[in-house]
Formats: sequence, C-alpha cells, structure tokens
Amino acid sequence: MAKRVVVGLSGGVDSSVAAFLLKEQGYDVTALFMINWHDKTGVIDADCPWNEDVVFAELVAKKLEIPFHVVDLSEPYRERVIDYMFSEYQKGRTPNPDVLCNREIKFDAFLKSAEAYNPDYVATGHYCKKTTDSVEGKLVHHLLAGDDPNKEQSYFLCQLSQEQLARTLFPIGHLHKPEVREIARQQGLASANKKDSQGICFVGKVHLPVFLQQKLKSREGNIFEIPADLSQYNEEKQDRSDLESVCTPWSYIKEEGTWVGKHQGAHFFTVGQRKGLQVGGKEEPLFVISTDVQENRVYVGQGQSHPGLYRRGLKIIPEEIHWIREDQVMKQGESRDYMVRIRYRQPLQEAKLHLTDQGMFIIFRKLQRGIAAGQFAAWYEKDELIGSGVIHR
RNA sequence: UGACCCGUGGUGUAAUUGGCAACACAUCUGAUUUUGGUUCAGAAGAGUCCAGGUUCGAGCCCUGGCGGGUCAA
Repeated sequence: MAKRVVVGLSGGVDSSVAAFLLKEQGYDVTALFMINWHDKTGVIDADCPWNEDVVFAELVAKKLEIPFHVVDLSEPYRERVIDYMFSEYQKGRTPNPDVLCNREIKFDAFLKSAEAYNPDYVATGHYCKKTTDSVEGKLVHHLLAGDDPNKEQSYFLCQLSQEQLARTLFPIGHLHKPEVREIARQQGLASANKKDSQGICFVGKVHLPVFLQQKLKSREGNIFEIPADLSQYNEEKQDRSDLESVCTPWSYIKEEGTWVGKHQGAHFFTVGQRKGLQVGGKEEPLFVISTDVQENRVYVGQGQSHPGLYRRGLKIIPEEIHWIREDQVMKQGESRDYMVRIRYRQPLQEAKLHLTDQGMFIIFRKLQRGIAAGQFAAWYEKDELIGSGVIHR
C-alpha cells in the first residue's frame, strides 16, 4: 500500500510542486492548508490576505486530484510566534519569528493536525533536504542545505528535532527555483507564476514599527553617537582566551558619545540597523551599534566600518543549545570547528565552538557584523545543519 | 558698546573672476530577502534670513534690518 503524506499546501509554487512530485512518486497525498493569521494591522499588502492563497491552494489540489483540507492554527500561531515576538522586542532583543514558526507551527501544531489523516509523513515546500541512515542501529536524520544556493532555507529549520525530521519530507530540496517554476508551469498549476512570499511567514510584509506599536508602547529617548576611536575598541580586553569577554557585546554610557537626536523607543531598534533613526547631516550613514532598553538609549556609530558594529564572538546559554544531530553533542570543555551563520542567506563563516558549563561560545575567524541577541546561530558541517541556538548576547 | 565672521532643501556642507543652486546624510518608493537588519535603484524636497539697491542677470556686489557666533573692553 502506498505511503500516505500530508503536504502543507500554502498556495505558493513551492508547496504546489512538492505536492505534485510526491504524487508522481506514488505517495497517497493529502493537502492541508493552514490559516495562521487574519489580522491586517501594519501589513503592507493588506489587499492580499490568505483568502487568495486558499483559492490557489485549492486550485492546485483540484488539478492534482488530491483531497484538500483547511485547518486554522491562528491560535497557536499567535501564542507561540507572535506573542513571543512582541515579548522579545520588549526586552530589547531581536527575535526570529520564522524559525519559531517552523519549530512550533509547521513542524508541531500543523504536524499534529495532520495526524487526523494518518500520514506516514508530512511534507513542506522548503528548500532543504533530508537523508536518513543508521548509526549503531539507531536511525539518524540529517538536515541538509537545499541545492539552490539562492533559496536554501535550512537556516529556518535550525530548531527542528530528530523526532520532527523523522516525520518529514522535503520534496523540492534538490531543485532550483527556476526548475520548480518550470514544473509548475508544465503541470498547469495555478500558483506557477505567483510571486514568492516575503516578510514574516503568514503575516506577510509589514511595516515593523507600525506592527510592533500595536503592543509595544513608544517611549521617547535619546540617541548618542559614539566615536569610532573610542578607547575600548583598542584595549586588549579582547583577550582571546577569555571566552566571556570576547563574547560580550560592546556597551556604552552616554558620556562616551554626543547627543544626536531622539527616538521613539530603544526596543524598536536592532544592532546594525540604519533606517529609521531620522538623524541626518552626517558624512556617512549612522548605524545602531547598541541599544539600552533599561535607560531607553540608542547608541549609533558613523559608517559601515565603525568598530562598534563588529564582534568576534557570541554566547548561547546551556538551555538554548540545540543539536539536530543528537549524536554529535559536544562534551563540556570540548572545542570544535564548524561553519556558522547568524542570519538567513549569510555565507557560512569559519568559527570555533567552545562548550563550557556557562554555555556555547562561538568565536569567528572573521569579525561579524550586527550580531543580535535573539537571532539564531546555526552551525554546519559541510552542508549539513548540526545544531543551533538563540544568541544570548 | 567697538571690531570681525556667518545666515543656502529636514540636517551638514558646496557653488570658477556675478549667469536661475551641487553633494552627503535623513525621508519616501521600488528591487533583493519566507525574521530583524543589510544592500541596490529611483524619486521627492530649497529658488539661497528679510527689505531695498547696483546689473541684461546676484546665493555670490552695496545699504539697512533681524538672527547666530568670535574677538576686544
């Protein structure tokens, strides 16, 4: 009997082609569309709500002659993704809602909803690959980068577990986007020419400040410009052997800078950010180099090469260290070389990971720009995602 | 009070010997991007503090105000 698969059909090309390919491969395919968000506040294309996506998804399902169902997951989405997002911003951190969306919704709430159809697997249209082999009689699932370097999405799945991977298929991971579009066209799928989705998944492209202001109050504060020749940048406190200090962000006091303007809330800014400061008249653009939500201050530096923008390392606290490859867990005191990225689409960076009782310390070979607490660092070996964690600082 | 300097788009500056104002930053829009952020492209925006004058023509010259600053006493 054919294996059963429930595919998360979003109405976009990727999941449409994923569904098609699964059917081609002989699976018994069921399409499940999830509703996650109905609110439009702050959304840029407010005229493009999920209703349109459902129509596309349903058309595709009809074309492929597969059963089509809809499930409303907006409740868990709000609780586990959106609320988390607000609370992180409130604390002055920079969350990554899409990583959470995958861990909590697509590969959890959705997966559980899919159980209703007794699937052997659940599939999505992510650009990544999975392989499985057995090590000492135990199955090990590998999460691999997708073959299309422009669309590769493994980073967003960096918080998945072996259990979640065990149930999952990624039918389009070996394809490049243009090939996916071509298949959709050949098969006459309605979503063939649909524009790629952008912005927070399910919510869409938003004016973040407006979106955040739904829940987060604005609070006027001051912006200080820190000179690039500040002494702390030169001091050899960058003692490479002291992991804690190498992995501590630069911090400032207002006396070290000069007042350059006002902002509407330090928690609306993130390190590395240029736009939205509304301070002009400078030779070079100003970038946020630090925010202090306690004192409600934003510190900025002038120019792309301002030293305050760069750091050598970051820290992840013990309870936030996540291994996809559970068999690769490091021992305390161990150090290991991995390739690491700290944001989607960032080329992998050479780094050394050190595990101590204080947590995971990641020291990069090259200085990294805009390391933001709340974002995820993900470490790879070749094209396999090995583990990840929330950047603590 | 005396002498000197300055007053240009939101901000900081530029404009050969007088010929209808340039650049950067900020802003907005678009592109890229399933997070934030970054990057890229384009657009909008001042008629040059005010009032007179010289000139074919003044941001640039002259006179008088107003405003800001510096040095004297």
